[in-house]
This record gives sequence, structure tokens and C-alpha cells, in this order.
Amino acid sequence: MLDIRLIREKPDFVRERVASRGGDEAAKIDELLKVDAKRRKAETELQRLQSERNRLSKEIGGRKSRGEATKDLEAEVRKIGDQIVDLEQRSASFDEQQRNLLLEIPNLPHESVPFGKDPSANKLVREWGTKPKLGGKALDHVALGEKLKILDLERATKLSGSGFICFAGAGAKLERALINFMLDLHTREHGYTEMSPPFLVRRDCMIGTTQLPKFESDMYGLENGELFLVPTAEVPLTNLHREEILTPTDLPKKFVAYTPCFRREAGSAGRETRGILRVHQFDKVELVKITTAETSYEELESLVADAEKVLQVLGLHYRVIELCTGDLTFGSAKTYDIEVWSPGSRDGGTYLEVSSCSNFEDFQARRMNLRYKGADGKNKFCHTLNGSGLALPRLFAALIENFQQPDGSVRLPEKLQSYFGRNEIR
RNA sequence: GGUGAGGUGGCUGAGUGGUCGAAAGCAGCGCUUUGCUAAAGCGCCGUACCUCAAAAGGGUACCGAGGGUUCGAAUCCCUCCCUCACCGCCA
Repeated sequence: MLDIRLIREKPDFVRERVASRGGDEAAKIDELLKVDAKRRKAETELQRLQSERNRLSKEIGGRKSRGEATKDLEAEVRKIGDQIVDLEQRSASFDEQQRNLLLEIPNLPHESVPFGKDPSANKLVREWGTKPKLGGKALDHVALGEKLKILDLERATKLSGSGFICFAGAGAKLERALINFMLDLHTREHGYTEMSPPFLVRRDCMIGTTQLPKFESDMYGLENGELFLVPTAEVPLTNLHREEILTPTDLPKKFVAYTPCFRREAGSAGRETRGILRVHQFDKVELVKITTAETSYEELESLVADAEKVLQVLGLHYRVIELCTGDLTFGSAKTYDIEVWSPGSRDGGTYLEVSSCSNFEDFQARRMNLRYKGADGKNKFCHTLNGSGLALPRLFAALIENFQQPDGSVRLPEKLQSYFGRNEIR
């Protein structure tokens, strides 16, 4: 949520920044300013009347204690009371309109974000490692999974429909090994605190991290819209301290959690969704940071580095992409994607997004009223960041494709062997 | 799920219709004094919003949430939420 004062003071700047993402939300700025003006006018008038009522009510109290008549004053206050009821309703309605508009306006891209309207304007930041030499006959993860009996997609479909995964045997164990490996890496070497949060959260949490109100149709909900299945651990982790005022010396707070993620992914189908690459339920290890305003951008860089480390230790080739203004998600001010090499996908391989690391600045914090005490004693909104560290199905797919052997077996990276218990799957 | 108790400022805790945004204590901040690592005295010390060019100042709202009664509600009534205790059930 943007600061209404910023919009009021620099409407042109906000309009221009919002427009740089594409979309039509910039048009809402004018509407918002109108509502804001009406709201403040109503509020000022309301407060004037309330003040008057307070004054007269005290006068009544005074007169009664002296045994004087109060009928005339009571009639007057009753009249003011009627006007107050009316103005309260109008004021509350403007207030709600304003909040609803604010919830629908996306965050402003950071000034460093490259301008562009689609992914073609994204910027390659760096690459790490090299593509494996597999002799041009790389199998994709679906074929490999079937051959090694570590994926049972047919039966997953029987249980839950398309878009669900059933890891089998060594596949299930590999999934678990990867989760443990990543959690250990981030807690032991990167200083994150491991959490195991609820997988169902309240509506307010979903609003806090910007999944709602705009993207409700992408979410799974329960109980008349009261509880939602988390689409990512970002939601419970970032909301942990919602409505709190944190001590700056406790910042940054760094959390890591494994959770399943539930997404409707309505309308997605086709080559992008083959196998386990885009599904309704998947596992993910997520990194979240809560920081001060001053440090959030350096924290973003180290967050990306923390996520990259997973691929480095596993020895998987990847690249880091900086998203352009038009490709940013709703709440993000700046985002880096990490894409791992998948030699079996498409014809001759492609890159798969396994992490998206974003700085939301105070956009989420404002929605969830998450603050810290500034050095000047004033309460300030925190900055929030998150990134996958990493998403499992695509990592799983990339791993078995990159390390497949000519005989169809998969040789596991050294670091993973102790977690998996063996050095290969065959 | 049942019964009972309760939700007041960073914490503890008064306050059952009228200068209560709220006593007091603790914590915190500032000054003074003594001196020593602690104590005493005095002062300040919630949040959000509106107003104001800004600061100062002024105002409004907030005592779990939402409604109601009233000229006036932390205080009375209703609904809901949460916490605690005991009972029941249970992986």
C-alpha cells in the first residue's frame, strides 16, 4: 500500500512510476485524490461537531451538578448528534473507498529497475557455472522420473486431478533430502531462524502480503473465505510480526521455512506446465527478511546470494535476471529471478525460474502495520523482503536432468549424498 | 464442545454514566544533587488522524472488536473474538 501523503504531495511522480509497470492502475490515482479530499473535508467537519458536542455535554454535566435546568442544551446536543451520525457514515464510507483504492494500486518500482513492458526488457545480471555435456540426448524430468520410478504423475492425477505431484520411493526421499539440505544451509551458514508456520492463514495476512484482494481467484480458500491455504511461506513468515512495533536492534529479522504452497494456477496449460514445473501444490523453502528502511537494498543483495548458494553447492548452472518495471509483481519494488539450467526441457534445454527475490520496501508493512522505532523515536514502517531458497519441483527436475548418466541413472552432488544416504539413484 | 473468570497505555494495575486519554507503581528519557556503579528530587513520557506552509499550537478518535442505550460510555445492554482455569474429546 502506498502512502496517501506521498500520492497527495507528488501525484505526478506516483502516476509516472505506477504507469512504468504497464497496466491501467495509474488512472486510479486521480480517483484516489478526489476521495481523499472528500474524506478529509468530511472528517474535519465531523470533528468540529464532535468537539461542539463534547463542550455542550460537559456544560450539561456542570449545570446538573449545580441543579440548573438543561433541557434546552440537551435538545441542541441531540440535534448535533443527528448530524454526527450522518457525517460519521459519510466519513467512514470515504475512508473505506480510499483504502480499497489504495489496496489495488501496485508498488512503485525502485529507480534502479530497468524500464520495460515485458520480460524481453529484463536484464541478465550474472551467470554461474556451465551447462553439463550430456551428448545431445538429455531426457527430461518426466521421462527420467518415470524410468527411475521416482515420480508417479499418473496416480497423482488419479488422486487429485492434473497439476499434482506424487513423488515415489527414492524421489520422495530426494525431495526430503533437498528440503533438509536447504534448511540446514540457510540456518547454519546464513543466519536464518527456522520456522514451521501454519499452512492456513487468515484473510488479513493474505491482504498484508498483497495476495488479496486483487488475486483471490488464484488462491485456495476455506470456511467461507476466512482461511486460506498459503500460496507461499512468504505469507505466514512476513506476517509473523504484523501489527507490532519492533526494536531496531532486533533487525534485520531473518526467517526460513519449508512449507507446501497451494496455487490455483487457473488457465495455465501447455509446454510450460509439462510434468512438475507448474502445479497446484508444491514444496518450497522460503527466505524472509524484515529490515529497516536504510538497509533493505543491501539485504536484498545478500538474500539473492543466499539463494544462489544452494545452486552453487549443488553444482547447477544458473543465471540471475533483474526484472524490468513491466515484469514486477504487484507489491515488489525490485526483483531478481534466479533461473537454473534444465537441459531436458524443450528442445535442447531452457532456464527454469527457481527463485524470485524481492524487496517490497514498506508496501507490505504498511498493509500489515508492521513498524519499528526509529532513531528519532518515531515509528517507521519496516521494509520486507522475500525470496525462494528454493522452489523444489523445478530444482528436483533440474537436478535429475543435469546429473543424469548415460545409463539412465542419476549421480547426486556430493553435498546431497549425506542427506540422501546414497550417491546415486538407479 | 461444556462451565467459570477475564481482556485498560511498554509492563503491573486503579477506575461501574459527566472536566478520564484515563490514578498509582515499574520501565524509559531529560535536568539537578549526592557521590558511586547505586540512590534521591523535579520534569517529560501512548497511537492514529484532522487542522496549520512548517514548527508550535489546536482538535477528534481509540480502554479486545462491532453494534445499541444516553444530552454524554472505559463505565450500562447485545453480538462476536481472544486469553486463562477446570471438565469432556482427541493425533
